[in-house]
Amino acid sequence: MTSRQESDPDHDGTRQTGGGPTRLLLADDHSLVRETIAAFLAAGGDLEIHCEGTLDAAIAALGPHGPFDLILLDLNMPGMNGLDGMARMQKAAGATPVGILSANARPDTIQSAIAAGARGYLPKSMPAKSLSAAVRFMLSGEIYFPYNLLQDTPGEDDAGLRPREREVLQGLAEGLSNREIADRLHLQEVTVKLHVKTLSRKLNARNRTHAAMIARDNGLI
Amino acid sequence: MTSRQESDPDHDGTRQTGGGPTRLLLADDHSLVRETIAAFLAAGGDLEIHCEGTLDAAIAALGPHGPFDLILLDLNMPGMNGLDGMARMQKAAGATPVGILSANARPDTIQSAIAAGARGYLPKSMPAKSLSAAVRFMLSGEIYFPYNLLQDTPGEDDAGLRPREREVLQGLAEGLSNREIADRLHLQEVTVKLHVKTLSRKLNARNRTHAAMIARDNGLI
DNA sequence: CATCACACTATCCTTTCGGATATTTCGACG
DNA sequence: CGTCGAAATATCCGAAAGGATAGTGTGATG
Repeated sequence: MTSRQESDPDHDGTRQTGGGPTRLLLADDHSLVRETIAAFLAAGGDLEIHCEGTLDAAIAALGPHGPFDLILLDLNMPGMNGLDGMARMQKAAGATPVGILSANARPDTIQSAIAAGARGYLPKSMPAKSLSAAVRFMLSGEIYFPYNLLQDTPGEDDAGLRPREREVLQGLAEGLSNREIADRLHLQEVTVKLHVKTLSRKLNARNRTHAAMIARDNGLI
Repeated sequence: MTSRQESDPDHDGTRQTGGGPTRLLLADDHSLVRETIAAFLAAGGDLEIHCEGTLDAAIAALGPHGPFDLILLDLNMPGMNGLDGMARMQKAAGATPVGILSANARPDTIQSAIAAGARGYLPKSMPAKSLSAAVRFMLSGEIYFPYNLLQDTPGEDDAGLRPREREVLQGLAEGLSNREIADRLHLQEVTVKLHVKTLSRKLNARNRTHAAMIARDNGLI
């Protein structure tokens, strides 16, 4: 399930923070989720976890509560605009590795996150036991991501959309007009309209707004 | 918070299942979430928790793994169509109380759930400690819901939307046309257009699709 | 080489959206 | 009682969206 690339020849082990316990910063907007996850991770006894509910709060916590050995960010959280938020955190956190926690498990999302320098990608669909393992894996300097989800996932949630339709759908979900999507993809507006129509059919959507919502609900974007 | 009467003064008025431990059925589509929550609740030692990842699986688990003293359902889960899913579970579970677990904490959603016979409503924004208390509260026969969230919630995630605008937004998010929204709310189409315009302004949305996505991202629907 | 699937383009036409502006009703407030 | 704001309604207009139908280019497949 796991896979790695390598990283940090630095030192095999975990921390950059002196000799204290290994420290985690966990940010998720649902306190029930972040606190139970924190409790679960802390149950091992070797981790100390600081929680925040927004990206800004997490960044602000770097100073007073830092330094940390690993930072985990929820991808759908106030302040995060997708991976932009991670970039902000990385800039603020310096060398401290940043991992992504997300309900979304689409292959290209995972790949984008890793490509953008994430230390790992933890889908919320993973078993809790794997979480412990993954966190320790990341702390050891490795990059963690769910290999099985990365491969293809051609079946279920694909909805039979072709690549171009996905790109158009992405624009739809951002609230762009056909004209704007066309410009972005270097297409004619009519072509975009065609894609919107076919893609809406495939998703059983009654119009572009519905299509965007369905895509959102199914993690297609 | 209201109360409800139930027989068996057995212990603290908790269980209907013979003499064993108190048993919970927890259904949430994110295994990381459900397992950590289960671990958190089970840490007290007095609860036995069975987890499932979909509504259908949860209903199917009633026979083989039941009976249960309390059932908790995630509101955003495959199989649940809002409160319809809860109704299905209630029919299948008979007298066993059913509570709702949800990322959404809108007052009217909470009220609808309670009105539909939920034993409680647990927003994922609640502290983990409150969760334990709330679960035990519900097990004792009381109906739990977050009183502070029920009152008004005039502040943060409100975005200054008026009730009517919220209703229109709801329709937007379902992909309805202005015409259809108007029919549903017994308004003229022009009025709906007005609301769409003002609501889009308040959300900084560039059009209806964008507004729907923003609303979705901010849990306004 | 014929065929097919896919992506793209083109026209034409109708419906819906989006925006501006003005008027009316109604309840709340001082 | 007058004032105010929310809510609803009424026209008007241009800009998008939605739908249908037809045609082009290209790469894969048999």
